[in-house]
Amino acid sequence: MPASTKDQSSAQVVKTLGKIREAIIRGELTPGAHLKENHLAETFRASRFHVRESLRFLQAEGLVESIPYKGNFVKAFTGKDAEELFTVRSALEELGLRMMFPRLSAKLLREFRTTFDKMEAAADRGDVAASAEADLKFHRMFCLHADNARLLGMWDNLVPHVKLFLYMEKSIYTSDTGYVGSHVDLLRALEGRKLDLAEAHLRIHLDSGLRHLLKEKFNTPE
Amino acid sequence: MPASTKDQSSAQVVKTLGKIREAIIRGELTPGAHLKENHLAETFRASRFHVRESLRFLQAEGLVESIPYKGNFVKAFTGKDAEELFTVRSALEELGLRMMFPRLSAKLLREFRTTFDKMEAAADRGDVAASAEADLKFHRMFCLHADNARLLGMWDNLVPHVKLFLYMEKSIYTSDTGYVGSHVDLLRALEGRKLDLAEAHLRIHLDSGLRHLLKEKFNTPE
DNA sequence: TGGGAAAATATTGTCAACAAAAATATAAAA
DNA sequence: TTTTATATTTTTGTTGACAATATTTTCCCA
Repeated sequence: MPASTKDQSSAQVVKTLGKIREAIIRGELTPGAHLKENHLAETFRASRFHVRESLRFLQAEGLVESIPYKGNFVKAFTGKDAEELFTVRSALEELGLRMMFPRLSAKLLREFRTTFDKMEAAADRGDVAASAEADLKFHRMFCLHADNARLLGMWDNLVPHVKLFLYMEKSIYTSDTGYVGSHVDLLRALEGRKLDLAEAHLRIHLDSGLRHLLKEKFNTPE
Repeated sequence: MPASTKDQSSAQVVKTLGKIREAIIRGELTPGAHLKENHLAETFRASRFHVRESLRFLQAEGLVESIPYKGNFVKAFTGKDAEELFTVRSALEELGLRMMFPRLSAKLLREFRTTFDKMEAAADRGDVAASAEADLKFHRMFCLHADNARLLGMWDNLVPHVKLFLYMEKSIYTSDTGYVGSHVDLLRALEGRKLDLAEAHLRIHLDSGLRHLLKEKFNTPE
């Protein structure tokens, strides 16, 4: 189940699924951990039935790996995984940006600006969760206004994975990596209606985020 | 479950899931149809349990829509859906092409050529299934050799949807739409190691497929 | 003491019965 | 006849028991 269309399963499964997913993203369920159905059931106050159904969705989502008769395991991600994720994410957002561009209104530009302001303010006061939330809202807007439901759906499917990496390395918003600031270049290109420039800044921006992550968390040189 | 990683669930579910998916792609289970669990179970000689699990995966895959206490329904796709699908597919394959390009060996070029020959031969003798198979293999090679597992996985997830549209409008391989032939331009650009040209041909090629589909199946003008 | 078979335990897979909700059929009333 | 309320049937949701497989422990023997 795409994380975006949550109302497609019974309320109980939606609740349980959300709890387990969040625990994985927050790192409370550590990579490689064996997710025992009975244990999850009592931890999250759900029946084994609902836990199993949730695990199927997490498996489809790619957060959990399932081996028949062995169990479900929290997927462990590598630096290569982060690179791959950011590469396809960048491609999707660039597509979104190009498709959104013709209908980039003044109202929409204001929304980009206020969302960025929120992120910056949250970063300044060290609120990582709020920073990440505003950051993702900012980037989601490209796909949201591209008039392509499938693109938006695919982008939404990446969100849990992106969050997982963001939570792994929170300093991206606080340390002076230029990540937060590089939104400004992008923003100015949008306001100046310069598509190619905006696309270039978007690519550079996402790449800077990836570089920081690789350096701090995976000790990858270069 | 991604259609690519079939060995992640019990054998019984894999079998049942495959059968139901194929029935949807072939159009035997018509768009909008109410998929009753008991009925599916006896049709495909499986238990209701396995049917339900299969339906969860089909739901995650986007081939089935699920409404609590109402049931599971074969998703009905519109011309807009086809456009959206081909747009993101094109973006993914262009990314694959760019990433594959540096490691485009003579051996790989031969494989492209022989795969195209197979498709052409199948099209000439009117074998739609074999044409589609070779066609998809050809396009998959971009993502397969891009050294990006996530890209490949996402592309594979689109395959059932692409097939669904290809099966809806089989004349794409037989009628003289230039679809089959336009692989040649792409192939020549690859052999000439011209990345930008290859990318342009790929985009035009996929667009011609989409146009044919829209015209023949959805009666969309322009 | 170490290694390996065998028993015991833990964990996932499967089923069949039942509960809850929705859809359909029936019947009464306007 | 049409509408509405009620009963019946159908369909999905949920549970607990049991089966199949995997893991751990025990125990015997070289």
